[in-house]
Amino acid sequence: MPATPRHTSRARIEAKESSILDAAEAIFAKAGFDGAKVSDIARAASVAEGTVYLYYKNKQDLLAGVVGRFWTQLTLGAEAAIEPDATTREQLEQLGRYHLNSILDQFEVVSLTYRARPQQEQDLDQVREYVRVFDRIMQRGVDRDEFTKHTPIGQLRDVFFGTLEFSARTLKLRERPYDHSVVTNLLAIMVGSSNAAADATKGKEPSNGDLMNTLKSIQKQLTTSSES
Amino acid sequence: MPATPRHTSRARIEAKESSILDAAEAIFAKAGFDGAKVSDIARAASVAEGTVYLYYKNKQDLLAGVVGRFWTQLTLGAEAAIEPDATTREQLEQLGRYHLNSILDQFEVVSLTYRARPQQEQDLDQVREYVRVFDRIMQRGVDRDEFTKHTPIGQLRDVFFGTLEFSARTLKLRERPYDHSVVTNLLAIMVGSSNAAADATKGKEPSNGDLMNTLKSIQKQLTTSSES
DNA sequence: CAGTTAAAATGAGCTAAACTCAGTATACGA
DNA sequence: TCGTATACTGAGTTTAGCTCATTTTAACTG
Repeated sequence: MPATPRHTSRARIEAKESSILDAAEAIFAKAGFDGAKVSDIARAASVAEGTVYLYYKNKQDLLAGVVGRFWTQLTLGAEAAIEPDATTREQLEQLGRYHLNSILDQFEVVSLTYRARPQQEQDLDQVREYVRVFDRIMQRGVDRDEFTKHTPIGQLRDVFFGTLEFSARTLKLRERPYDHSVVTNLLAIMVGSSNAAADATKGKEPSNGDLMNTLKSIQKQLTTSSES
Repeated sequence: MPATPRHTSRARIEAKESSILDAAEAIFAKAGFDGAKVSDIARAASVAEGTVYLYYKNKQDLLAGVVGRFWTQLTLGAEAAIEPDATTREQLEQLGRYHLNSILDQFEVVSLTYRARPQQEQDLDQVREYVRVFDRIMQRGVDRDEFTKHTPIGQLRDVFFGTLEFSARTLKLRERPYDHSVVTNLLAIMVGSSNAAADATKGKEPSNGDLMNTLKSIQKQLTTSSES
């Protein structure tokens, strides 16, 4: 390989790749994966059909490109939507609002995500990256003693995204717009009894764990601060 | 139409239809929707390819048949798994266990459900029928005054099934078996704070609000002051 | 500024799989 | 046993994903 490769001006290539993705996203969103013809996508991107296959090895791979880009953008948007100095609860509410709004707004692309992991395959890397936004918020909450160390973050992540995705589907089915009460209720449930969940994990009785843990946590803080 | 139509002995037809569904389910589960060839399904069912199209107008319709039958069976199983005299919480736990177990056990067929509603289409009737099992349990709980009349059953339904489906995916991804703590934690969260959700819906502060909020605000002050 | 050449792009053609339909087999009533 | 409506068949059609021999483009060079 020569130090200065002959062709390939970076910006040029990326512009074309991006225009193919734009066309693919539009056609996939309108017609669905099966309904979309690669020839239509090529025409919409003003390239020949064969050119599409220079950038993506097949139609599935093209879909993965579209969906991957979507989730990458979503991660950036989510990070921008969260105030670093807000409380954990506020941050969760910000993420919840942003997430529900986004997936309602781009419901078709989100639906395509399922088509992008054909059979039993691993999740898309970009989706895994996205959910880490939630994990970081929760981990910070635990570090600040807003939640106990036994908080099952992984399970709460499934509660959070599972609920929001199913709620979005319900709203779409009923042709309803964004409903903030979905996020509010979800947080009332999650934050109000995250410690109940932690207690259940530890095999304790669930009731009033929240209150007790808060008291113990305050007691701990008083002890440690008076020691110093 | 004659009172006694010429052919079609009922049992005969249904047996053949059922054997085509069996073959289709096996092949779809193994190879996925795209990977499955109608010719393979026909061979597995010991019929000609054209015969499949006498029973189902296309491959999509065949998939809908497989998936519809699955959810119908699931509804029957769920109703059998629930003890009529148990408390609401116990019934929810029974449904939760049954649901998580079933969708883990037949994960491939569940995944096919997404392929059965191609684009933005209404949910499958059989899926709607299934989720009503949950609605009935909750409604009974409200009628018995175990929950307030303001309990947002529809939203809790999305919490319940959304969480269980995402949890199942996580378990599959990590190649873990059924984990009862998922159901336990979910119930701790839902039942422990269903009233919190109802309160939030009514615009109130979450229950236990005054004391808890006071404590948390003290805790926050302690945290920030000890940080400085 | 023309010539060189490797990379980029093209689109006619190949292939495979969903779907059709003219013809054949089957089972039941008479 | 015969007649016929219905069930079934599978070779052939169509369509869309994908390939690859050829053409076009754009940077580097003397």
